[in-house]
Amino acid sequence: MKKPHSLDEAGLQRALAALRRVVREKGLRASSARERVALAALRYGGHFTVEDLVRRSKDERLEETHASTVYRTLPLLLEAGLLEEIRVHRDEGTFYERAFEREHHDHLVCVGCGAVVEFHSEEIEEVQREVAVSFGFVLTGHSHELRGTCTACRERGRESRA
Amino acid sequence: MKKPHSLDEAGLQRALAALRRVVREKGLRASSARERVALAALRYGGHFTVEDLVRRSKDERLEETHASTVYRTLPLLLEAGLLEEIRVHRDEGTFYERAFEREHHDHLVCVGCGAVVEFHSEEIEEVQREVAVSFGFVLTGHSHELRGTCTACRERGRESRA
DNA sequence: TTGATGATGAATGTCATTTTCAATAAGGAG
DNA sequence: CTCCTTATTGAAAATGACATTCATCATCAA
Ligand SMILES: [Mn+2]
Ligand SMILES: [Mn+2]
Ligand SMILES: [Zn+2]
Ligand SMILES: [Zn+2]
Repeated sequence: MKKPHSLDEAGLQRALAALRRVVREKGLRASSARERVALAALRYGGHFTVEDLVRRSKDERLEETHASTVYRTLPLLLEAGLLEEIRVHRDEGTFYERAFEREHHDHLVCVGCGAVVEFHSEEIEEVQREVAVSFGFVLTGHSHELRGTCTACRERGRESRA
Repeated sequence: MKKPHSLDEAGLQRALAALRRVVREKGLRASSARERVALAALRYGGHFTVEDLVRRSKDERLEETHASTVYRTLPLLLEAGLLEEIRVHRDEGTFYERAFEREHHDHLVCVGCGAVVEFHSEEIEEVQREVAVSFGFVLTGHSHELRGTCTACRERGRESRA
């Protein structure tokens, strides 16, 4: 199906370079904790929460990384284009996923079982740009989430999560 | 431009009827607090927060309505189709707006000044349905938010909110 | 009219995220 | 390399939106 083919070592290095660039141009300093979080995030396959990331940033090398540090690092990872924030469902909090060297996509979520499907429509992307232009805007991003019921849930009569 | 032409008295009554229907089929009872909140929400022009709604539900008639009651009422108003939930910006919490007897639309937000433009694209709506079908889903809803910089902010060099 | 049960106000709890602050580390100047 | 300024971090406390609890009040069917 869809394999988010993880980044190879060279890719990880390019990602770290992008992060360092952002860090530098903000007058910040290099730090191992930050790169530990970045690596854990980049190696994470699929969607993850802050809590997931805190956990993985720990057991990577016995080095602990506190939640507050992860929270402080996330905005930088977003700005450096390593990650993207997604809201998979009206409840369940904020999720993240790798965006670095990965094609853009949006999400279709089943309100019955929570299954998440990734999709991409160049047609939609194009219309989005047209809409923005028609209002004098220059697009910098968007979030688009479709909700519905999957085949299995419809057969099971599951219209929303228990 | 775009006037969300408020509901007339008859419209308000139809909305209350829709709410009462939902309330009844859930085995709940009629209550004045609930309708006070519903009316305040329906009469609210534009986008509003829970806090805004609590405030308006109060000074409507000297009758106070506590925040917890408003929070308890909101899900019913959503289910009855009187309101719709929107996430206007990556930060700023949850907003609501009237959906009853109002055409569907999505939002384009300026990341510089926070201006919000409403748009509607039948083409996008159609592609959304096609995407859902292609994955065996039946759509029940979606949220779509475009982010960008408006003309004024670009001229001013404002790329993101202070 | 009344009993069963839903609704409300007020207080309290919850949970994600932010802020604070003292201790530590980075890195440029000398 | 050493010093000094300033960013960074862990740890704890603070926030803030929203949920839950519980005693009291209101609704409505019998
Ligand atoms: Mn994804
Ligand atoms: Mn709107
Ligand atoms: Zn499903
Ligand atoms: Zn603007």
